[in-house]
Amino acid sequence: MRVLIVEDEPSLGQQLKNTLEGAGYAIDLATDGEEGHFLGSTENYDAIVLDLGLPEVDGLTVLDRWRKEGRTAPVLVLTARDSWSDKVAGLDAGADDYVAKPFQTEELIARLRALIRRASGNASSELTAGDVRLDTRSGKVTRAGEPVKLTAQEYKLLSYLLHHKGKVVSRTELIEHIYDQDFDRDSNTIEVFVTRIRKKLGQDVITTIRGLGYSLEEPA
Amino acid sequence: MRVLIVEDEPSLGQQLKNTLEGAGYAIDLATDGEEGHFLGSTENYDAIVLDLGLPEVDGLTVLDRWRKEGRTAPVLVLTARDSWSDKVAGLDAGADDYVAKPFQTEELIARLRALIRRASGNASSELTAGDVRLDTRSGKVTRAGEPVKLTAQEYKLLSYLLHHKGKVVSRTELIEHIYDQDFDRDSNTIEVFVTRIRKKLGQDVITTIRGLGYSLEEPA
DNA sequence: CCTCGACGATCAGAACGCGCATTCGTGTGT
DNA sequence: ACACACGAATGCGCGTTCTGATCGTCGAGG
Repeated sequence: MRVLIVEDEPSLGQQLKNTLEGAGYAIDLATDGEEGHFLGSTENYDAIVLDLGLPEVDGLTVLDRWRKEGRTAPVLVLTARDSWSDKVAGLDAGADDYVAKPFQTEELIARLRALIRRASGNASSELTAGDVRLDTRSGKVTRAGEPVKLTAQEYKLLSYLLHHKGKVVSRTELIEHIYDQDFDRDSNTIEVFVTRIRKKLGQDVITTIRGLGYSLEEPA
Repeated sequence: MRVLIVEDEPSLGQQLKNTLEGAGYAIDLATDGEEGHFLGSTENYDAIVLDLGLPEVDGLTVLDRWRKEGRTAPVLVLTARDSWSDKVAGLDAGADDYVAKPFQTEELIARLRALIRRASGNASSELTAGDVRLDTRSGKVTRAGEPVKLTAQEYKLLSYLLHHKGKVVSRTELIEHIYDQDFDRDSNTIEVFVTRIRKKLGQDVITTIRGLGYSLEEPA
């Protein structure tokens, strides 16, 4: 899952980036509204964390521009505590959630999870397909009840596919959402990880649609 | 927009009902977990407001049951202030948002709006013609409900025709849109793929207009 | 109405390129 | 120093796509 953070205060921004990367997200960090707006408009994020109190271009303005451009990525807004008129304004401008500063990082992570989950149309924190089960909260994967150890990348890949169960997901889409901005697109890492996941979870888990990408189906 | 409120305290429940009805929503009010669960399972709501602190059947339990039953309606949870571990538990149990009690009704309304907007934004773009159905988001094609496996080129061709349903599309137009840049125009690949699509989806799907091209019509 | 010409449909074999497996090198954490 | 995870490169197998030939069909004009 790829997340954009727009936060002007360097130390907080960096800390957020580290925390969320630890939670398994691919993070891009923008340090002002201009850069944030640009990245949010040009790249494809699964969620955006936006500080409203930005210098130069205000956070609300950035959000408004995105929505006018038709960008639908879920946005979580950071506000100063107790200014709930801001919160309402933010929600009406198209934010999907907010967290008041200062905040518990755990709460932020939980809200991000919920946001991404909802955006992909899932209601539960458990993602399943056949006898494969992935719990986004604990980060554990089981097959037919048996725990399976996945590496970080394998987990991210499987998670993204489960979040888009039934859809055909192209290789480029996978690369864009699993890695952050700069990454060599001409390599076959995705194929390699698909192979490794199949080895661990079974051949039939991931279906290949030749020329289009991969798909994770609920077996009949 | 139809909203269910599950709130055991009568005065608060009634007040919420009035406020939200004033905001233009159609409100059903349940006064305990049992009734709430029943209504949420049998009726179709655009959103649900759920108090976690219910007598008899706990709010989290109700939520959990709904999710297990596959109910995906967005749920906004009411919690006691400052017990954010509850909030996290609620979010992970499948809640889409929460509001801490006591709350400003305006904030509740704003959050409901955001929730409903987001939920309805997940509309999938489907292209259909007769009993043929193509979902551009999932990249899947069905005929009379039966999934049909198409190859990359077949899919592109069908997709283009569906996007221009009712219009006559020339061979050169198809070639220009399906292949990038220069492609040998003296080949009959288009015809080949039209044949293959017809084999998979039925003869009558694509109509030939002699001397002009092909057309995909909505059958009368 | 029949004939002929032109266009479209179909088929099978060939060429192509995608996706897979495997191995190897590098980096990172223990 | 060692183990492990990750990513890069390679060759192979097979499904997909393309080509060219042949067959079928439609329509206009005699």
